[in-house]
Amino acid sequence: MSPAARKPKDDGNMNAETCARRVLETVPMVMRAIRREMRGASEEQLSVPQFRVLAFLGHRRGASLSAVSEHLGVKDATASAMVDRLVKRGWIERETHPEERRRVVLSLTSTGASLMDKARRRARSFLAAHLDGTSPADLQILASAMDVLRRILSEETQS
Amino acid sequence: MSPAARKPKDDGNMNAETCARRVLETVPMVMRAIRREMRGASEEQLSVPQFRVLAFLGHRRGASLSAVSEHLGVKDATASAMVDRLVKRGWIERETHPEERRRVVLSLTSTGASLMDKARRRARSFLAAHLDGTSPADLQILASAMDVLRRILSEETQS
DNA sequence: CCATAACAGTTAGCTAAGCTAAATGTATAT
DNA sequence: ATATACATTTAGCTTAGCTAACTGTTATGG
Repeated sequence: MSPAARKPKDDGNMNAETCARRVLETVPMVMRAIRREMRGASEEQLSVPQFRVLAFLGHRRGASLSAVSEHLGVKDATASAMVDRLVKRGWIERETHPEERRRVVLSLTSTGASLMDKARRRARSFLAAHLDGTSPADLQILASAMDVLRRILSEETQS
Repeated sequence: MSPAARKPKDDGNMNAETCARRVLETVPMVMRAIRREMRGASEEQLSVPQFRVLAFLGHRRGASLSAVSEHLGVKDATASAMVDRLVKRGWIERETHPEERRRVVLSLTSTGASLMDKARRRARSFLAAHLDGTSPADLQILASAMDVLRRILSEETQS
């Protein structure tokens, strides 16, 4: 049912250029699909970056603003604005660090945490639903590809 | 050098949920990296959606606005605004269709075409550069994964 | 033949995400 | 004590996305 994944036309002579082109075609498509899903999700709608902020704070409680900006790969000012919107919505709590008063300590409110939980479930099950018809071999390929991409990009960060 | 790609910890028991989570983590990262590259590219900077519009018109000359919005997966109003900005920059020409006066006929200007060409080269070689150190096997995995993703999402469109 | 419906785009008004540059306030170091 | 570095915020801008409402054009049905 999914031989396309294992026999993509030019099997054997895959090169970086061709591969790059495909990534460039595909990633924006996937991104928009995820975004649509997030938005249309439930009453409380969440953008992809917002989702990422909440997810980050979910397992790094008390993180600083710069930690958020670094994790998201955006400028501090951008992260500050995003956090601000999330605070206004009551999903994030922003306090000043007790010892370092220039720092900020961010954490999820309970509302934020439960929203996050719902959103995570939705997002995953959205993709998972589509991936359900996918063969284990293709799932493995997908997961591996994600690893490759992350590795490549983290190398970039260092250089 | 790249065994991580073929042995992602939970080799063997990969499932749709886990895979979905990884996609959800990775795709936004890649998207931001591409965006950064596009922006910082040259004098004339291009956003990812702008790139996609120009690329689309590059091989579908005379396309209508709704063709663009459909291809991008956005609302007509959004596409209209995007095209407008590109027209103002002199990269797209917008004329009314000779027979169907409600339609619009879009095409690249020569400036737009050459810009597109430059941008495409940059974008590809940016990714290609990172992919250069990647083993052929991993390239194949990546390409296959992109195929899987596109297939999954096009199924969604039909439903 | 005219009224109405369907279609293609545009406009207006909003939110969010991203940037840069500059400002603020706090800590550190000379 | 002053200068410098650091963490965050503010201000001002562009782009992208949405919805809802509008304009103008073509097609249709009575």
